This record gives sequence, structure tokens and C-alpha cells, in this order.
Amino acid sequence: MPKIVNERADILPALGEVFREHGFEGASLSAIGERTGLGKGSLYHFFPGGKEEMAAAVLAEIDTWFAAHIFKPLREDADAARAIAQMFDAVERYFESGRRICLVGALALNDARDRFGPRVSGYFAAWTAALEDALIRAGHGHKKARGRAEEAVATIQGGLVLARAMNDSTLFQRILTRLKKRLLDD
Amino acid sequence: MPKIVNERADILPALGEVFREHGFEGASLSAIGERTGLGKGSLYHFFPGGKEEMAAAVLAEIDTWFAAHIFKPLREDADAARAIAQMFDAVERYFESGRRICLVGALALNDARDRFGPRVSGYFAAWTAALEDALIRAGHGHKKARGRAEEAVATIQGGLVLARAMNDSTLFQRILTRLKKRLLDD
DNA sequence: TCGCTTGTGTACCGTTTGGTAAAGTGTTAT
DNA sequence: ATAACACTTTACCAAACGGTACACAAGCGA
Repeated sequence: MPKIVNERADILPALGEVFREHGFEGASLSAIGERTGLGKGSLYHFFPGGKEEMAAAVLAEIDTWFAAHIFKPLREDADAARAIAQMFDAVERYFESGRRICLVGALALNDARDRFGPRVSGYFAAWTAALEDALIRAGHGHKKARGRAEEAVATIQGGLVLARAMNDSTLFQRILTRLKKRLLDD
Repeated sequence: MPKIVNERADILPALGEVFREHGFEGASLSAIGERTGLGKGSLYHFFPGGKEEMAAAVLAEIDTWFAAHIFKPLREDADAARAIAQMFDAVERYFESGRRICLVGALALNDARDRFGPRVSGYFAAWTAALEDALIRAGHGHKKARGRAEEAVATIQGGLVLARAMNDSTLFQRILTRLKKRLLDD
């Protein structure tokens, strides 16, 4: 009986895509099995906690990725403006110009939020806080930096909603471009 | 056998709340029955098409409401700036300061979008088009009005995501206030 | 070669799912 | 009074659900 995977981290990307497509409730074990190529036996071997543990693992991986590639540079890069510009590049690549949605945002919208409350709120709290920090260092007034950061993160999330609703990835790119310009030039 | 309701429109609000809470897949017939107080028999009497017809009816009602209370004033009010201001008031009331999510946006994020594609895209297309129209009449440049309208609608949607994710309705209010100011003063 | 660990496949569990059928009960118009 | 209609109740269905149990195969160190 040959191994298919040997690290549970190997199937997290596929897991993430299933949850993105169907949501938490809609992602059935059969859909998960199909996408990952694993049977129930293997899935419950890697994730004894079932669907909930799978989603939690995906969220944790997302957290880690964003912390390393976006939040940390925003907080620590000596050139704050450059970090902000890089955030926009990373966001556009990560969300594939709006063709890919934000799983955390999607989970936040229905009752799945209650299952993953701290993870969901922590993700957005970390993002806005890091961006606020960068904005201040880039010369924005302390008082307005938090508001601008919140609004920017919201605009990105909303851009994903609109781009997916209208099936128009150029819309997401336009929104990002405008937002980036406003944050850096203003 | 007493009537519980006699117009199917009477149960649309309750239906909408169930879909908002659980999403399309997650809204089981038993949950729907509980919330509406109707058994399956009655539900299938009013909606022979099942869940899909229920959700479609809710979406149609939402479309109608927004068309009458938001899109139409934006397009037709002689005082465009006032129409925009009223849009923000209506949005804050309708979404209960971020405690209530946008069902259309939520459906857009997972595979439920494919079931209701035209309705979902039409909703956002109508909103952005109406706001663009008002922005032009309020003195914004023709060329940038569309971009600003798209970004504004996206920010509202994203504000709902963030407010719900962080369980903070003041966040939604702050975002609306900032956005309104920028659209009207800039 | 022997166990042991780590995965995998399959059969199975009880429950819930969306949906159907039909009988029954009120109301209303004739 | 009666027949038609509108709605509700109940029972029922096959399929799918999340999850469990367990036998079994491969790789590996001793």
C-alpha cells in the first residue's frame, strides 16, 4: 500500500481550495477526498478532529504565510513605503488578481466564524495593525493611520467580493492600483 | 388547519436571515422550517423549486429593495450629493451597522455564486453604475467616477466582512464615515 | 526476519439531507 | 350545502452526510 503523502502539510493547499470553493459546511468529506486524492482513512489519520481540524490547519497555514510575507515586512522593513508597495504585489499574487477568494473573509461571513472566532479576528487584527504601523512610519499622521489601515484592508476584502461576484479580475486590479496610489501618495 | 401565513412574501425576511446565518448549503430545510415556523409541506407549497427557489426569491426581494431605496435615488435625485449621503444612511441602517451581512456578497464568495450568477453580478453592477451616475452629477470627473464607485462599493462590502470578523460594529461605522467624507468632499 | 510504525482501503454506523406523496383541515365562493 | 381551493400535517424515501473500526500493506530499524 503505497504512501500518497507523508506530511499533512502537503495536502493543506488542496484542502484550502476545497474550503474556498464550497465553504466550511459545503466542503463534504467526499469532495475533500476527491480533491486531495486521499480516502477517509488517511484524512482521519492526519486530522483526527475531522473537518474542523482540517479547516483549523488551513487557517493556521494562512496565518503563517501572511505573517511572514506581509505582516512582518510591514512592521519591520526599514523602508515602510516599500513594504506597503510589496504588500500590494503580494496580495495581487496571492489572490490571483481576484480569481481566488480570501478564505478567512469567507468564513467570517457565515456561522463558521463562531467555530474559528479567534483565528478569524486575529488575522484581520494583525493585518490592520501591521499596516497601521507601516503607515505611521511612512509619514502618515498617527491619528488617522488606524482608520486608513482598516479602510484599506476592507477595500481589499471587498474587492475580492466584487471581483468574484462580477467574475472580473481586472476590477480587483483596478481597485488595488487606486488604493495603493492613495496610500502612498497621500 | 389554520393558516400560518398567506403570502409567500411574508416569510422572505425570515428566509433571508437563515441564508445569511448559514449560507446556502448550510441552510438546511429543518433550520428554515424552524425559523419560519413552517413545515416542509408548506415550504414546498410556496416554493415548489425548493431551496433554490427560496434563495432566488430572497435575492429578488433584496434587488427590489435596493433598487427602490438606493439605486433609484442615486440615478434620479436632482441633488446627487444628497442622494449619496442618503445611500450611506440607508446602508448603515440596512446592514445594522455591520451586524448584518450582505447576503449577495456572501453568496458570491463560494460556489453558490454559480447558481445565482446573473442576480449576484447584476446587484453589484447596478449599485456601482448608479453610484457612478450620482458621482458624475455631483461634480466628479467622468473618467474617475467609475473607479471611485467601484472602490466605494468594495469598501462597503469589505467593511461588512471586517466588522463581522472582528465582531465590531463601530468599525463598520468608522469606515462608512470616512468613505462618505471622501466621496462628498473630494 | 522479525516487529513496529505509518498510512491506506473498505465496510459500516446512525443521523440528516433535500425532496415527494397524500391525506386532512380549514376558508371561501357558489 | 357543497364543491373548490389553499394550506398544513405526517409519513416516507433514497442519497449523502460526518465519523468510526479495523484489517491490511508498505517501509524501516533491530
